Amino acid sequence: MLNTRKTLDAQIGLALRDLLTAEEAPLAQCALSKPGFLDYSLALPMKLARNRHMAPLAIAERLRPAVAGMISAGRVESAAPGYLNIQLSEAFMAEVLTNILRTPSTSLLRKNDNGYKIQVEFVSANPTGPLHVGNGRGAAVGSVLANLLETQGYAVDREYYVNDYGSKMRLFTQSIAHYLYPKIDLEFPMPEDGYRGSYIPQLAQSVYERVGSQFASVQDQQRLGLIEEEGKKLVLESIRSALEDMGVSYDTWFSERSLVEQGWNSKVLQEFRARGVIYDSEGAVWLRSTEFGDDKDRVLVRRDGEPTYTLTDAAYHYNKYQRGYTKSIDIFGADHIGHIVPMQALMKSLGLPDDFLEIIIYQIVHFLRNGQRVVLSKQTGEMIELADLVREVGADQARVFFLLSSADSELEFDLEVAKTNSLDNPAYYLKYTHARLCSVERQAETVGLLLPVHAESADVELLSTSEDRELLKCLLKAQDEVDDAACARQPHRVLYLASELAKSINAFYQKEKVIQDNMSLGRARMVLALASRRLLGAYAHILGITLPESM
RNA sequence: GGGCCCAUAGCUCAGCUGGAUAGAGCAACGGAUUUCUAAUCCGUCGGUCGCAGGUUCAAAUCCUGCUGGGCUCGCCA
Repeated sequence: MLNTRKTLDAQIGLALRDLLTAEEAPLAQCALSKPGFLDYSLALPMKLARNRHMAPLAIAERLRPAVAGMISAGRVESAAPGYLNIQLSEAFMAEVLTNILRTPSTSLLRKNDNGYKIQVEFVSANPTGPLHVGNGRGAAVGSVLANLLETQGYAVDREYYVNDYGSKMRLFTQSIAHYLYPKIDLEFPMPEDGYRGSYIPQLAQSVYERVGSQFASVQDQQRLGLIEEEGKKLVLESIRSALEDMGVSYDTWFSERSLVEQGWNSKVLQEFRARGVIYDSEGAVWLRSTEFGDDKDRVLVRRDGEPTYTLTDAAYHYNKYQRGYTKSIDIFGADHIGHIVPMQALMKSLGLPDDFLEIIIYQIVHFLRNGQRVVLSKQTGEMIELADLVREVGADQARVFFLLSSADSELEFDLEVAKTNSLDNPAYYLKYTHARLCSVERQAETVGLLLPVHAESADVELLSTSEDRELLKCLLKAQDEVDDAACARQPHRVLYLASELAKSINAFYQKEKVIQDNMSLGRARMVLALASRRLLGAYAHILGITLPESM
């Protein structure tokens, strides 16, 4: 789809090339105007005023003819305190509309391949229990960001890092063993920091049913190995299915254990050694991470010879780099906020490009039920599982509600609102709007108004009311806005764009009849309606939600 | 105490790569309907953009300090 702003900037640059100096030229960038002004505006005159010792408005007047002469400009006016306002030509808008109508929703906002490979790693919760509702935000942010990056032409891989190695896994296995051993007339003590959720005894039962028959003939170590293997398998399956139910799927489930078994820890350790950034102290191997911005040096190999998570994490990201990704975007919950500095120090100490690792932290989610915050605590054992949440409110609603605020801000997720079939529910609003447009199309088909699939056959000039214009603006700016959202790594913006579009569609629908006696006006409005629905579908595609044709 | 995030309307939040009267949803009040889906739309009410400085022609937006809240500071992961 066309980048209106970029197209205009190029034309403006050309139009003003003899009127601006080399330093001034970069200042000539336009922006979408606010409602009530012409479509795009240029604040350039105000920026030039100082050096040119001229009043901004006088500069605007001087530049106006050149700007008005550019191919995509219709009317151009100067306005106080020093703007140049540009109304787009009918031809330009017709081109945008035609472009939309010729492209299916799934590729409408999508650029050509740019040759770069990006990995988005998200959720990656330990496979020691079912996903918690909080993980849902990571799932929504990660999957929508991945979709968003795809629009920019990146080859995006979605990866789940399975932390199936280390002490947490051991505790998990032992906790299951504690409940399972009595079934074979043995005992296993519950470890001090064992997992105490109610799913553990259930897992013990399932594991027993699956591999219990093998227990009699094996040693204790092997028995624990079987339990770990089987327990992990069951938990991962529940995680996978909870995510799947939310419309989230992965290209890769990457096992930490396999990383270690394939020797990546020693590989990365060698790399560290070659770079001279490690040293021995107190029987452990340390990384001189303070030299790379960390606030303390980090242990890589413990006194007992075991690798720390830090080492494995370094190995993991080193491995990602070796796999050919130009960038890894890791998405973590707020409890990992302290990992940013140490992890970036790791990347630096490995000599990876400064921009290789990007970390996105999403803040805490508060769930609301009947106006009261739901208290989620391990103490009460009242952990709400993601799967239950998705079952209760639906996948689309869950995805939308998790994107209701920027990842940087805390989020209030109102379960009652998410469930209602009313338009207070943003997910429902999008669906209703889409169904409504589909209904118009069905009606239009019966009166032969659906024929114009290309905007050339419609007179865009007739789309002149404020409702028409605001809706047109939504279409014009779409690609620019999506690009900005992708660049800023802010998937929630796509939801806001979709909601804004839906609002404009409904205002348009309410005020302006599409199907009417005036056939040329009807055709023009039909083109606008069709394009709007297409764009709404494109946003939904990025958001990973479905829009019904009727409700 | 250090690091990071947040503070904008009664509530929940957008807006933050500086630009025109600061936006949306909800709540409250009023209005539109012989409807292309009223499951809608429009209007009104409501804001010292946490506080104090600074930079700028221009600051919610950038810088500094402060206040309040959140997360976090393991040879756990």
